[in-house]
Amino acid sequence: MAVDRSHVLTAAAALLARRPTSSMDEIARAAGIGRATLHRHFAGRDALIRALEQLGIEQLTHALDAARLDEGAAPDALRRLVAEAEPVAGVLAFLFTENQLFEGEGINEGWTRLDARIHALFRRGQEEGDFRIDLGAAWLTEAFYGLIGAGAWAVHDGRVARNDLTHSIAELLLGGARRSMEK
Amino acid sequence: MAVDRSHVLTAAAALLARRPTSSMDEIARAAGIGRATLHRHFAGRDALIRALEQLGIEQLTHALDAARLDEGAAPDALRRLVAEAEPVAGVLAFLFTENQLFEGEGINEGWTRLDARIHALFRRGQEEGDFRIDLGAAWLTEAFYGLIGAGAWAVHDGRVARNDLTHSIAELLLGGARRSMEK
DNA sequence: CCTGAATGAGACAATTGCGTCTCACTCGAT
DNA sequence: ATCGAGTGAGACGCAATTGTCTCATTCAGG
Repeated sequence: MAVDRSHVLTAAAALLARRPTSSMDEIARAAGIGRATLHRHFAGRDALIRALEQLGIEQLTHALDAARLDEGAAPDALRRLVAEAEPVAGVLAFLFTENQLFEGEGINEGWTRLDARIHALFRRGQEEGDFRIDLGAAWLTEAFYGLIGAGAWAVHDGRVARNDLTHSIAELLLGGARRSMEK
Repeated sequence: MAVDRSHVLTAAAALLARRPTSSMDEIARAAGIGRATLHRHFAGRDALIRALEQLGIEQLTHALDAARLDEGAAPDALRRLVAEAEPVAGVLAFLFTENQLFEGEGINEGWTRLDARIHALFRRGQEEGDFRIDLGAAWLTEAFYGLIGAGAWAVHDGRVARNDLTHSIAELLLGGARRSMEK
């Protein structure tokens, strides 16, 4: 009977990512609940978006923890990160594309912290000689988000198999499209 | 005096990409014109989105033509494509993320054609041994769009220098983050 | 079998945005 | 200087959405 808050938010993210102008009613239907119930759990559209942001921060934080970014070689850590972040891709894709959140009040501090951790991973990889230095760590961080998002949509639209997603994202991010000669 | 249609659409794309719920008034202001004038040129919000889609198709088509995807090695062709597509990144980023366009009526045929051409480029690269085959051409196509979009936003938000954008996108797409041993 | 919390459906007013119109103004061309 | 097309500002009614409320129903636990 009790509504699964996380499930509602996930459904909302999936819908809003592809149709940001969806009404509260459409969001409720997508989550399989009534509009009244949706309003009981989230005061309004704004509150829903905030909750979505909060969920994304929590889940990505958890993914970062689970990936143990400081351990082992940077490329392996990145692979773990992609694997851990993939289930959260839907929510992340929405949050990455919709910056409407950040108006007036500055960017949520939580994001700054998460960005910094991912940024640090790429920087470590560069310092240890595993990652190239002609691509800035900031750009690699952005590219990470972009590929996570693109992957989530590609799976959602049936253009990429879910099973391949983690490998596709991680390998493209690490090795690119070009066929490598060595190894 | 005459309103620059292309300029209005570009401004609209830039705004809508980051704030899809923007009102017609906000869009008009962002383009530096009045709401009445906006309505004179585009019958309504739908017409505006359609025009945006049409502009994106035209510009990307032009970019694909200019990049001469069939000539030379696939990696070089991809580099040319990124260079040609980069100025259109803002519009593409919006269209890539907002699939609200395609409801009821199928996906615009123009996109199918463009997708096919990019897809063919990656396939050619794979067949000629320049691109790895463990990543599907469909995924590489999606990744191309995703990185173009991520790049556009990163530049817009000041996280990446515009001058580096083409290089950053093309090199990441081609070679990934990992430092290559050979070469 | 009760009881109560939670839900879905619907009604309701208030708000918001949309599309159209009018009117005064600006600017370029004649 | 005059004319006319194009524009911005604002008003207006209309449709859609929002947020709140009520009420009947459902379901879990005692």
